[in-house]
Amino acid sequence: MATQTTDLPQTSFAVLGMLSFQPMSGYDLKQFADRSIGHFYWSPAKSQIYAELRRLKKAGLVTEQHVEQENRPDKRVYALTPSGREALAEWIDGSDYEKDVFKSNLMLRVFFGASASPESLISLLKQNLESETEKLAQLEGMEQQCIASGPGHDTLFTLITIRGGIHFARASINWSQDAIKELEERLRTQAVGAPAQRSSR
Amino acid sequence: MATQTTDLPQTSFAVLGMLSFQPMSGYDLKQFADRSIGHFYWSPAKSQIYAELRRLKKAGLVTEQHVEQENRPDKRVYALTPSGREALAEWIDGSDYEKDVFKSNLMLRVFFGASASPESLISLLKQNLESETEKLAQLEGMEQQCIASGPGHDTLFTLITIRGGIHFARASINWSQDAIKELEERLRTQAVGAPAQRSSR
DNA sequence: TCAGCCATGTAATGGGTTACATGATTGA
DNA sequence: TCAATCATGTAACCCATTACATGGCTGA
Repeated sequence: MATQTTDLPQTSFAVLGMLSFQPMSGYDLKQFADRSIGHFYWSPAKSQIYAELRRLKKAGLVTEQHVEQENRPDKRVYALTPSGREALAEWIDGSDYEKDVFKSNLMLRVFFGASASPESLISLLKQNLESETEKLAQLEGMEQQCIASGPGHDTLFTLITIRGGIHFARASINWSQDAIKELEERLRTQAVGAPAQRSSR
Repeated sequence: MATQTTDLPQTSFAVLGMLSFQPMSGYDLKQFADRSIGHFYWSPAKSQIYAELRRLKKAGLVTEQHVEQENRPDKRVYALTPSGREALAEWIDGSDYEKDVFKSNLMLRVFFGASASPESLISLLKQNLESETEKLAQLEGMEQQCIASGPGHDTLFTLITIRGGIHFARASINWSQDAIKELEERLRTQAVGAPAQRSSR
């Protein structure tokens, strides 16, 4: 009853989740998010993190501890309370499954590709190919690192998540390659004549 | 100069893009979005579509035509203007590539899986497996349908987009299967004892 | 008769971003 | 000396959703 933890936004749980690893300041959280959940969820603006921490504190899900430091600004370190831990667990296994809606700007542009030139689509796809290939290499590095750090306790979840990223990066790469091939094919067959012409009207 | 089309949100271009296929009313656009870009981008609320159309009209990118109907409410049909068509093309091939950031709720939950029970993660993953398998079948149906409708003109872009969806659905399926296997493995090895216990603290 | 489609909107709320503001310390 | 790091926050803005409102027609 008291504080209903049910209607908090996803972001709240993302922050609670990060704090489940260790107590952190707002600044720390931003760093941490950039190099963890930023890869498969998103990384909040720092202003939002601070706002979020205030909310969680008010809801009694985290505690705030003022930490004085020498030679650098003081900080406020946040840690989960028991009810914060509970809310997190409840969110993970207590709330219903909902489909991932994934929003691809690139696919949107390709879908409307009839209104542009095939060349520019190919260029976009090639950039995606490059970007995702790099990402894949990065993820595979992380995977090895994770394995090397011992088959221990909680690395399993990190590992599974990284592998998810790897699967999706590969999908993006394969798709880009296929699409480029098909667009180049089209250029070759119906080449010559008015190049960037749009047919309708 | 006049109306700078550069700083419009993505949504504006999504609507312009749909109107590039044919003139439509707000109501039509909602239907159309649900069964096209809704699969790989997202489907706006209807209230937003109407708002968007007002904006595009004010910017001179679409025209509005009042159409009277018998036996059902009148409607306003929107069509691209030449500058609307131009803005769309400019957005597709004139604006820079930017990485797709994909936001997976499921991966977020898995990442924080140490705070929950493996069983519930497995359950979530199985639901995802089912959901994505169904989606895959649907997409493959659309693919065949698209191929059957003639190798014509603009079906190529639709086809490429559908295939993108297929690649990502397969990735999601493969990942889910892998993850389930690994979590079940973990249950088997370290089973017995305190089951839903979280270690830290 | 009653649900559901057709058709368009307003109002309230909230999630999230960017830009602005401050200020000490450290290393190139 | 100058940029970057550490550290926290305010203000303005806007994208987007949900809930509410209206009302005739159609088919089971």
